[in-house]
Amino acid sequence: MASDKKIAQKGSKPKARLPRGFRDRFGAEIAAERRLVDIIRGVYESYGFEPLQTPTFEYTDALGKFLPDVDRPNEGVFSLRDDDEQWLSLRYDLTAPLARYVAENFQHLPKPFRRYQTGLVYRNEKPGPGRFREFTQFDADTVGSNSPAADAELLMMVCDALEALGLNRGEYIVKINNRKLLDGVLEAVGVPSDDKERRGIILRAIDKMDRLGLGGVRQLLGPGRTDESGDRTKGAELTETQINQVMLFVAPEGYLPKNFDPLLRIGSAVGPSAIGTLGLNEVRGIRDILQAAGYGEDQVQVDTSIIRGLDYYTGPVFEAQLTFKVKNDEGQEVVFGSVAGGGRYDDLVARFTGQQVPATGISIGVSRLLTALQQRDLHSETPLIVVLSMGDVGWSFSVAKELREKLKDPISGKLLVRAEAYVGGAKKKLQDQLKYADKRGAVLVVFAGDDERANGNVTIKDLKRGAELSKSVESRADYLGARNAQATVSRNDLVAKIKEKLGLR
RNA sequence: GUGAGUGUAGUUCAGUCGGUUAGAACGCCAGAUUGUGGUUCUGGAGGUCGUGGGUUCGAUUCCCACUACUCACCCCA
Repeated sequence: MASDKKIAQKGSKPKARLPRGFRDRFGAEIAAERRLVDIIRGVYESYGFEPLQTPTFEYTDALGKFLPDVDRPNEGVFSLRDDDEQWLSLRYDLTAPLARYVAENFQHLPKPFRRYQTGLVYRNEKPGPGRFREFTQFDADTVGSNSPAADAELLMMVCDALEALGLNRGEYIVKINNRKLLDGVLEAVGVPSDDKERRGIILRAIDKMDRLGLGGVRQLLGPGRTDESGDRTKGAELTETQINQVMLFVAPEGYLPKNFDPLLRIGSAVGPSAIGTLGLNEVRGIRDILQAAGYGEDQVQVDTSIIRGLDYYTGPVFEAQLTFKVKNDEGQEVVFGSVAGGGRYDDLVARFTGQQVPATGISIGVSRLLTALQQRDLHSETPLIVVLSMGDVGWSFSVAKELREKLKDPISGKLLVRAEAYVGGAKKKLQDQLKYADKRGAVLVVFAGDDERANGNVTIKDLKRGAELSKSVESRADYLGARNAQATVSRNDLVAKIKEKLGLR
């Protein structure tokens, strides 16, 4: 058929395209993420956490039990069949592989076992703006301790890491809550804790507080909610009195007088419930340790509206939020929200061993955090210098080599600049070389031409300053005459002059 | 998964009440400038109007399906 032929011809050349929900990363973005990861790693290692790497694939059944929706067990993960017919899946987080690792190596590991891990994880979900099917997480977990000390330590580490990244006090806040408190409230309200379905609905409803507001949450707790597209979300069918009690517990900001100790308020909402009291004690335990260790309310706060959707959390839950405004792609200011989350999951390892092992962890969303930090210029790229050649290319390489060798931090030995010689031989007009340097984002350019070489000189041009100066230039004549952002210096003074220009010691 | 909206140049968007060669801005390339990016001026390249089908003498325009994206909702380990 003619149409088939057309399709076949069309299909003979594959279209260069990216699978949806995935992205390419390049250059400065990679450098920035690497730097961020290095800083977090430094903090975590300083606490004595050990690195762990696990493969990106796991047997599906090792992950599968965590799938919350039993009706769609393979939804959300990328899976494939191995040649021995067994199902493999790409990891969707770093917690499930940890549970598998601990279960497999249980007797060899020190307890508590404290490890950190960073890497790519995969989710086979509908991608959206800022949501991808492949992204980086940075986790720290402690397995084998039920002490609030383990939870408190993770929170301290996250605070330290955020501050090591350059955030000031007040620019972030780590919030803590406890699932047992909510269980206590539900018990006090008269919803039995084994009513898993209703409990789930209530959890998810409270989690939507920031988006739907008080009214929306109340609807979801009661009869349910119909959105503007006519889609109906089932509610928890609580009575008005029950809803009021739950809302009192959740108590969004502004509901109660400021400076009212949240623990007192929570205590009254939980009432005499045993599980609620347990939760209260856990929260208090974590808070006391943090305070004694010098972490204050300006860093970690109790907030009962923090829920986190995951079903597997059994007690404390954590969430780190940024408090400053961040601009989105359209330049509008938005509150960025959560950059890290976690909690205690005491039942995870038991799936493999049958033996209950307490565990707690926190995960930093590296990509999200990076997006936010980039706007604050917390990532300064290592300056790039391009050496241009007019004549002997070999000489320009010797200049670039000298820059690489001599512009190093005297203590750490880290490179202070990146220096490259121009290698685009076919187009060697100076104009092209400068355009290239400009496009590369070079800070400085060094002219290593025959004229300079003959006189034992070299010319340094400041591209950034040149661009500034050109803004005030009106006529073409002025523009052509403007050569004031550059200077010819003796080759012997090259390194010293560049240090001076870049403000290096 | 549900509902709505949008797909026109590399990008952001005009436009066609169905009619010959589909436009702008920015970006890109070249020249003015044989040792100067960034300013300015001149010129140029670049589009199966998302894909497939239908209606029609004729479809980028109207209709249907598909697909991608955006928004809201469900879900999000």
